[in-house]
Amino acid sequence: MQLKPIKPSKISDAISEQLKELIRSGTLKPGDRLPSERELVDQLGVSRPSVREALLKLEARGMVTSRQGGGTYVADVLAPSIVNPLADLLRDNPDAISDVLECRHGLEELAASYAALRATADDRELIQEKFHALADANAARDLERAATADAAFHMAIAEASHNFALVHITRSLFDLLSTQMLSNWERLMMNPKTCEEIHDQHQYIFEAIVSGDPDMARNAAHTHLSYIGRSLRGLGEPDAGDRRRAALGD
Amino acid sequence: MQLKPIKPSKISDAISEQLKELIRSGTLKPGDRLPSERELVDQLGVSRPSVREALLKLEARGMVTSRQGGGTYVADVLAPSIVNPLADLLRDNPDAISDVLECRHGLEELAASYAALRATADDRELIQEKFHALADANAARDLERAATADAAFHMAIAEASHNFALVHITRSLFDLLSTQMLSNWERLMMNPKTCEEIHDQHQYIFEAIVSGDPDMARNAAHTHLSYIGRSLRGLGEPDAGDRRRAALGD
DNA sequence: AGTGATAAAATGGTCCGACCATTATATGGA
DNA sequence: TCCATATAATGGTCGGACCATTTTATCACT
Repeated sequence: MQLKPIKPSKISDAISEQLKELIRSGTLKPGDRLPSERELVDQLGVSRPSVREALLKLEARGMVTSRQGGGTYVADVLAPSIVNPLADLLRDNPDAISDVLECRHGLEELAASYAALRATADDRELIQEKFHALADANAARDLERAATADAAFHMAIAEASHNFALVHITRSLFDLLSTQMLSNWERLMMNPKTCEEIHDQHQYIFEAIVSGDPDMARNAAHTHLSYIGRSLRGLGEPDAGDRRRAALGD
Repeated sequence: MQLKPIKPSKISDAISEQLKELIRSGTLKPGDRLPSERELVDQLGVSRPSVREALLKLEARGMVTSRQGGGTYVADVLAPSIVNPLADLLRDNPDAISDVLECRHGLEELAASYAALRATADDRELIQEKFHALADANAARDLERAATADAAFHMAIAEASHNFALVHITRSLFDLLSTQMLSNWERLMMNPKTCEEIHDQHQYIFEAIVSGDPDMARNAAHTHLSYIGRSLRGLGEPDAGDRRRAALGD
C-alpha cells in the first residue's frame, strides 16, 4: 500500500520548487544567471546551507550549472532531449534545414495565435518595442542588428503565448538555425521591396496579436512565413511572391 | 570543438561516486541503511557538509532516501538512474503538461496537413493499418494497447509528413508525456460516447490525409485535438480552466 | 585612447561547531 | 510481558569563517 509522501516540509525543497517554477514560467531563461547564494539568502530569509541544498538539487537534476567564482546559470532543459539530436541530424543531413524551418514556422503560427489570446499588456508593449526596434534596424540597413531584432520579435511573440514548451522549443530552434539564418537574412534583405513587404507582414502579425484575434494572428504569421519560405526558395527571383499573393496567403 | 570536462574534482562528487559504486556493486543492497553522516565523516576524513552534499545528490537522483532521525537508506527501486530534467519539470505540474500537450497538438495539425500533401501510397497504407489497430484495441476495451496504438497512429501521420524535424520533435513530446498519457487515456475512454467520437475523429483525419486535402486534414486534427483538450479539462478540475479554456473553446 | 597587467570584489566550495526536530532504542515500572 | 517514558542517534537547519576561482575594476604604460 503506497501512502502519501506527507512531507514536503524541507526548506530546500520549497526553495528549489520556487526556482523551478521561475524556470518553467520563463522568468528565468536558459543562460540567465541566478542571484548569488548570498542574495538568495537575503531575499528568502533562509540560511545559506538551505539555499545551497536547493541549488545542489537543481544541479543534480541538470537544471542549473554552477562554476566557482562564476555564478549559477540556468541550463537549457530542452536542448539535450530535443535539440541535440536535431543538431546531429542537421550535421549529417544539411537538407533537413528546410524541415526544421517548416517546423519552426508551424510553431510560430501556433505561438502567434496563442499570443493573441493570452498576451498581457506588458507582453503587447514588449512585442511593440521589438517590432519598432526591428523596423529601425531595417531602416538603418543594419543587417546584423536586424537579424537579432527579428529573432527578438518572434521570441517575444512566443513568450506572449505563455506556453513554456512553445517558448523553449522555439528558442532552441532559433539557436539551432542562428548561423544559417543570418546569411538567409542577408540574401532576403538585399531586395528593398522584399524588405518592405516583410515589414508590413510583421506589422500585420503585431496588430493581430494586439487586437486579440487568434485566427487573424495565425493567418498573418502563416502569410509571413510562407512568404519567407517562398522567397528563400526563389532566391535570385525577387518577384517570386508579389504582394497580392502574400496578402491572400496561399 | 568540444573539450574534455576538465576536472569537477568536487569532494562531494568523489564521495557520491564512491557510494554509487558500492550500490552498483551490490555491497549496499536496496533497503540497506548506510552509515550515518557523522560516521561517513570519520571514515572518509571529510567535513559533514561535503558528505551531506554527496547524499543530497544521490537523493536527488533517487538512489537513496533520508528520514530525519531515521537514517539514510538505499532506495528500493534504483532503476531510474537517469533523470530527464524536463520530465521532472512536468511532474506534479498540470499547467506544464497542458503546455506540452498544446505544443504537441500544434505540431500534429502541421503533420496532418503535410501528410495530406506528401503521403506516399505506403504511408497511407501504414496509417490505415495503425488506424484499424487502434479501432480494434478500442473495440476490445484494451486500454493499454489502445494507448500504444493511438501513439502509433499519430506517429505514422507524423512520419508521413516526410519532415525529419517534425517527426523527431513529435516523438520527443510523445515520450515526454508517455507516463501521463496513460492515465489521461484511461479517464477519457471510460466514457463509451467519448470513445466513439474519438474514433470518428480519427477516421476523419485518416480520410482527409488519404484524400490529399491538407486544409481538411489540418481541420480534422484541430477538431480532434481541441476535443481531447476540452474533454481532459472537463474530466479534471473544472476550476482549472482559467486562461486555457478560451484557447480550446473555439 | 587603447592595452595589458594588477588589485579588488564577487562567488561558489569547503569546513567547523552548534542547536533543533524527529526517530529509534534503551530503560524502567505495571 | 507490555507499554510509557527517557535517552541516544540521526538528519535538518543555522551562522560564521576561510579558501579557490572567476569576474570586474583600476591603473600604469605605450
